[in-house]
Amino acid sequence: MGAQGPAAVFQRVVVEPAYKAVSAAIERAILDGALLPGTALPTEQELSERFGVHRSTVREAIRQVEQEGLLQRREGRRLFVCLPGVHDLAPRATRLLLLHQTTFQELWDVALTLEPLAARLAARHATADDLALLDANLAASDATTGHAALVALDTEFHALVGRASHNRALMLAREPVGLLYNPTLLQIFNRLPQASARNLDAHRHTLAALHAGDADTAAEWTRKHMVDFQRGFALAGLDMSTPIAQPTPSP
Amino acid sequence: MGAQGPAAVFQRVVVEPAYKAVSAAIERAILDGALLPGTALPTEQELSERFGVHRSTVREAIRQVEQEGLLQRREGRRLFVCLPGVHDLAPRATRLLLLHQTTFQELWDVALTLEPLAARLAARHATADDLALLDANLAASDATTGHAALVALDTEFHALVGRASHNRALMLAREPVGLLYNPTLLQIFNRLPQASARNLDAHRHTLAALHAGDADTAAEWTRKHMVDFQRGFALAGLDMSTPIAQPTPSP
DNA sequence: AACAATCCGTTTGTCGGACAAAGATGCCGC
DNA sequence: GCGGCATCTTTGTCCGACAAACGGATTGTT
Repeated sequence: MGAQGPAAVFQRVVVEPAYKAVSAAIERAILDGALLPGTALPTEQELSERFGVHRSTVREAIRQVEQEGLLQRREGRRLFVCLPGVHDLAPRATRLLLLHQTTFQELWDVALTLEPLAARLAARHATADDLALLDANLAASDATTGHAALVALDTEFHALVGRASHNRALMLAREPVGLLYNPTLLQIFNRLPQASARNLDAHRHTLAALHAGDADTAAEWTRKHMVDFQRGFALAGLDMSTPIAQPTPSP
Repeated sequence: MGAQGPAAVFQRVVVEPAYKAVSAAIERAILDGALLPGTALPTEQELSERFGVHRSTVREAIRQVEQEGLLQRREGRRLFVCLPGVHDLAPRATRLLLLHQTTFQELWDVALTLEPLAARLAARHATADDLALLDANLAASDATTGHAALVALDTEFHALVGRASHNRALMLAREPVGLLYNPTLLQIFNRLPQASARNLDAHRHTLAALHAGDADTAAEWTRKHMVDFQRGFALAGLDMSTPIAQPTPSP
C-alpha cells in the first residue's frame, strides 16, 4: 500500500476556526506554566491585539477555556487562572453516567471495590485533621434524625475517607460514583428505618479502624457496609438493574 | 442566630451574565430530552431571536455547551446534539491528575484494584465481539516488536477489557488511569527488554480466563500483571513517588 | 493633613450591523 | 431525468458602540 492515488494523498483540508486556535493557545499557555495559577488573564482587548483577532473571537475562546475549569471569575470582574479540581469534573462525570442510563448494578460493582480501597489507603495515610473531620461527621450523624440530612452526612463521610486516602486518582474515580449513590440511599432510609442505624454502625467501626491505622479492618468494614447497602437495596424492593435516577432534580 | 441585621439579610446580589443563562438553557433542553441526541441545534439566529439576545451572546453560550461535549460539529456546518462519551471526559481527567502532580504510586494503587475488577467483570459479561477484539489485539502484539507500538497495544488491551466489562462507571474510572500508564510503560520496556514478553504472557493468561469465563483467574492474572508492573518499575530504576510525566507531549 | 466624596479611565457584557466563504437549495436548460 | 448554475442560508469573523461596574486618581471637607 505504498502507491496511492492523489485522492488518498490529498485529503480534506480542515481549517480550524480562529476561536478554537485561540482557546488552544490560552490553554497551552496555562498548561505549560506560562500563566501560573492565581495570575489574572490579560485583558480581552490585549488578547485580541496579541492574537490579531477581534475581541468577540477572543471571548468565544475564553468561554471554552472557562468551561474547561482553567479560568475562574473571582471577585467580580477579572478572570484568574486556576487549576481545575475534582469538584469541577465530578458533575460532568455524573451527568455522563446518567445520560448513558448506567444501572445501579454497575455503580455498585465499582463502589464495592473502590470504597474499601479508599478506607485501606486512608488507614495508612490519614492525618490528624482528616480523622478530626471524620469524627465530627460521625458526631453530627449521631445527633441527626432527618433522613435527607443523614444521607448528606453519609456521602460526606465517604468523601472524607476518600480525601483521607490522599490519593487524587482515587478521589477522582470515586467521586462521581459517590454522588450518584445519594438519592438511592435516601429511598432506602425512607423504606427501611433500621438501615440508618446499621449505616452509622459501619461508619463507627470503619472510623475506629482508621484511628488504629488498621487497613484490613477498615477495608473489611467498608466492604460489609457496601454489601449491606446492596441488601438494603433489595429489601427496599428496588431493582439494581434499572438505570440510576436524577440526583437532586430541584436545587 | 435568628435575628440578624439587614447586612446579613441582604446579601450581594449576583447577576448571572446572559451568555451563561443561555448556555444553561440549552444544556437543560438537552438533558431534559427536549433536544434528542442526533438532532440539529437550531440556527444561531433563531436561538438569538428565541432567547431575545444578540447572536454574539448565543455564540458564547454555544461554545460553553460545545466544550461540555453535548454539541458536536458534524459534517461541516451545523451543530448536532450528542451524548458525551468517556473518551471526551478522560483527557480532562488526565490533565487534572497531571496538573495536581499526582504520583505514580497513587495511580498504581488505584490500578491494582481497578484493573482486576475490570477483568473479573469482563469474564462475566464479555461478548463474542469483545473477545474477538481482544484476540486480535493479542495477535497484533505477538507480531509486533517496536516498544512504542507494544505500549499502545497494551493500553488498548486494558481498554478493551474495560469495555468488555460493560460497566460504564468502571470505564469512566479506569480510563484516565490507563492513559497515564502509557509513557511510563514505555520507559520500562526500553530499559528492561524482557518485560514486554512477561507483559504479553500475562495478557495471554488473562484472555484465556476471559474466554473460559473464569472471573477469579482473570482477576488474579491481572493483579499479577499489575504487581509485575510495579516490579519492573523498581527494576528500571524509577521512583514511584515522583509525579507522573506528561504523556505524548508532541502530537 | 487625614478622610471622604466624586470623577474618570478601564474592563466586561451586550448589542447593532456587516461581510466573506462554504453548504444547501432550487431553478433552468438540455 | 440530470447536470450546472444562481441564490439563499448559515457560520465565522469583524467593526464599532454603549451601559454598568470596578479601580484609582482627584478634589473637597474638616
